[in-house]
Amino acid sequence: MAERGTVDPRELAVALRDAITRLNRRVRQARPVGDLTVAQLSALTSLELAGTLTPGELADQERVRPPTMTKIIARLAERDLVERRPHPTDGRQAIIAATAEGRAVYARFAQVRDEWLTGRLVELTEGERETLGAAAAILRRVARD
Amino acid sequence: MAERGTVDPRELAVALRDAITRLNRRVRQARPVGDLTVAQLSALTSLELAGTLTPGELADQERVRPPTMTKIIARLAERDLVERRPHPTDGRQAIIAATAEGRAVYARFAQVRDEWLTGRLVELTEGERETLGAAAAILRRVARD
DNA sequence: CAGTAATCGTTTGCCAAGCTAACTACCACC
DNA sequence: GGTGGTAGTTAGCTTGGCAAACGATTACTG
Repeated sequence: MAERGTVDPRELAVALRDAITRLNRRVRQARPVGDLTVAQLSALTSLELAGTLTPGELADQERVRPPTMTKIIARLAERDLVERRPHPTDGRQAIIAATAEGRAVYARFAQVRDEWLTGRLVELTEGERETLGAAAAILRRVARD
Repeated sequence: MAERGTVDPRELAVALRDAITRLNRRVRQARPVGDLTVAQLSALTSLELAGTLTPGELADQERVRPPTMTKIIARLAERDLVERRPHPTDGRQAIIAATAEGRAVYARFAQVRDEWLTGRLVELTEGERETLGAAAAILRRVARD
């Protein structure tokens, strides 16, 4: 628990990075076998939310460098979960969109995806979940450049 | 959104995984050039805290499979940041300990390590930091199998 | 309007982190 | 003293991540 009144940002950074590193490994580890990786599903999620995005926009949203996103898109495209369309006005850019199959796969795995984590969260108290919910919002802001 | 007074564990899982994935990428991205990776520094930290550990204990603490820890140790050992000693009673096990240089490197980078994150955290309000502090403790427990 | 500068995306090449499966070496136990 | 379990490594593979360099295209500017 935090002490009353002050939380040293430096100590907090250590504690947070530590917790996040470990939890991230767990989540990654608990992914359904033979299926989409966390990075791939995350990109697909961004596409679901946005409809279509350019590779650059996707890279930004996923907090990843362009070459990395090129790879992730390539892997999704290999399985026809995503398709590449020409940009209407700018020949440099491309438009990435989920295919029908991509959306179907997304819907199917969106339920299962965070199964493990959900299971752990159920065991917490309501107050703890509220704390985590608030923290998630703050962390999202912190991560957003 | 969740109703007042209740946080849906499923939605929370999504929000948390999302925030953690992005933040993790940011932290990884912000590491000091040419130096230890997050995983290596994390292992070194575990050693600092515990004194000495066997590879298996290290793997447990880092939430990683044994072969993965073998690699991380190998990389640290290559740079003489860590040394391998025979276990006094059990010939199968080994004792891993930070070398003097390893401890020096650790001390040097422990300060710099979470610089970026610390910088972001100071910009938050005290209340937000308290929330994150509490969340870190909860997350640590959640990750701990 | 021609030439230069900026932008977008990919390619190339590299390395770290992760896993499973299989193997070796050792301990423990009956 | 063999048999089964445990610790760690090796081998082999995949993904994710980066920077640097490059081609194509757009935008600016004189």
